[in-house]
Amino acid sequence: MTTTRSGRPALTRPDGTPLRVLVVDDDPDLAEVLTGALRYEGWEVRAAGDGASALAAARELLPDAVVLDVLLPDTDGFAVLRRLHEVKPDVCVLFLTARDAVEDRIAGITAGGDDYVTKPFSLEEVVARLRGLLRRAGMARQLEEGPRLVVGDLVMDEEAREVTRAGELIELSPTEFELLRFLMRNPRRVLSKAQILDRVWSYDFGGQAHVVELYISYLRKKLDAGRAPMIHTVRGAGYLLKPVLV
Amino acid sequence: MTTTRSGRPALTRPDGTPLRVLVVDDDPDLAEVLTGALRYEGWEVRAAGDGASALAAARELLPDAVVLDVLLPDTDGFAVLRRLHEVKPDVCVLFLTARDAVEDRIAGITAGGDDYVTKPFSLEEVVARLRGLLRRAGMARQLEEGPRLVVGDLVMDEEAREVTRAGELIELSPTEFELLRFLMRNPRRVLSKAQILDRVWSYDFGGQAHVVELYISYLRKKLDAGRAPMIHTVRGAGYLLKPVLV
DNA sequence: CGGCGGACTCAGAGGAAGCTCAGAGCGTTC
DNA sequence: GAACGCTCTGAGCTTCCTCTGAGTCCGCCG
Repeated sequence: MTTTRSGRPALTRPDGTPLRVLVVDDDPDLAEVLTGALRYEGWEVRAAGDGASALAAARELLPDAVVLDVLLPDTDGFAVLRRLHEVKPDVCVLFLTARDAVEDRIAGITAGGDDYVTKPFSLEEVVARLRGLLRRAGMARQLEEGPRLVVGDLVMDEEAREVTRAGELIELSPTEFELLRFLMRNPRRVLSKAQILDRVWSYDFGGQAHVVELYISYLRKKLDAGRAPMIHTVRGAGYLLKPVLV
Repeated sequence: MTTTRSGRPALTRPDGTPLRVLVVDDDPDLAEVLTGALRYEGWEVRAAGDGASALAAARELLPDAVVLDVLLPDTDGFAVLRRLHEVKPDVCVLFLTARDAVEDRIAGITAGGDDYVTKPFSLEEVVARLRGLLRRAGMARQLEEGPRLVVGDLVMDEEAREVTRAGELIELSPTEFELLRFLMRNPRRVLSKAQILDRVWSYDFGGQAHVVELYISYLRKKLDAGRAPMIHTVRGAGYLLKPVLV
């Protein structure tokens, strides 16, 4: 079995080949960031900058999923979506859209099983949504485990957005939730504050690493209060989530 | 058993193949939205833009149901209907029609067991009507369970449009009913306001998420009044319906 | 042992998200 | 045409979240 830069086994389809995703965005920087993050997660990634080349790439790659900017230089999301479905009817689509975009049209677009994320987004958000889409499509073997993340006695239900430790419900704010999700998806591994900022906060967030410390502190208060700690500081390197035993 | 992107088991015919539906509408955007939504619900979907190609597709697909726009560029829905019945006599038809259309003609046609929806419609509406048609026709195995949705002590009879909690009847307006139906079809899962707008409100509704909050508030007043709450707000994410226990 | 930089925590400003009330518009009914 | 029910808009209010700044603590190094 192949493994990825993240250390997790590569996502594969039922026939053993890696899951394929097409990233379509006319901002090359953003496309680059997305491509990097998804490749890191074990996807086979291709990128395109406009609708026409996206369709060409789709015909060649036959992607399992597409990350698609709604505003493209040459066409709109509806047209691309229609043509994509002609090429591959069961493709999953994750739309990227500005928060203030003409939402009435967007509204209809996502009506199927597809999903969307508003800019500016965090990479964790994109990755999580994409996993959700694929899981619901029953596409990837590894994803069929279900929407639960488990580290020791800590359990996260991503669909219900519920977190429990030792069976006890823990209430989290949106940012706390995303931070913990990132930690739980990378257990027993030191994550630097820069890495955390890149993944959990929006890509246009200009803030400082101090915010990470602050939110780690929040999480500790809620997660580790009165229990054996699961979040550990590695001075000069970052943070580490691991089960109490082992 | 295969599952759909909605997470529900796929609709299948008595012989195990998925239920087949043909979508006929000359607005490609609308056809795309319908196609996506129905595919998400587990249907095998084909689309056509006019009467001639609809008949061609029908001969090939032999659909169990047809979603049929009354106003087509080359002919009208009734002519198509007649020819459809020649191709497949037991096909179920759901008409799409403008509100001010000649409703008496529709009424006559639908007397035979078919049904219709006026534009603009919500996707929940279309999906529910189609399920109703098929159930009455005794076509789908999974649909024979009956028209009841149950979450905890909350029970919805979709056919009778009756809702009870702990045996007590709860009166709901049409929009409240559809909102609750959507929630009950996705229990223990956080639904974003955008998702809710997409499914419950008409596809051309330009309004804001505020309406969802308002109707959630109505529902809570009727459903949760003086009882343990079943509708939960997940700040920054959406709403969640779950039974009181567990 | 003293100083320094990294890490932690608290308090609070500012803003975002959500709730509810009141009422206008509209279609239906009698 | 008056009365009703339903839907949606607007505004005020509350609650909660996020981030900044400042002070403190702690480990590490000279």
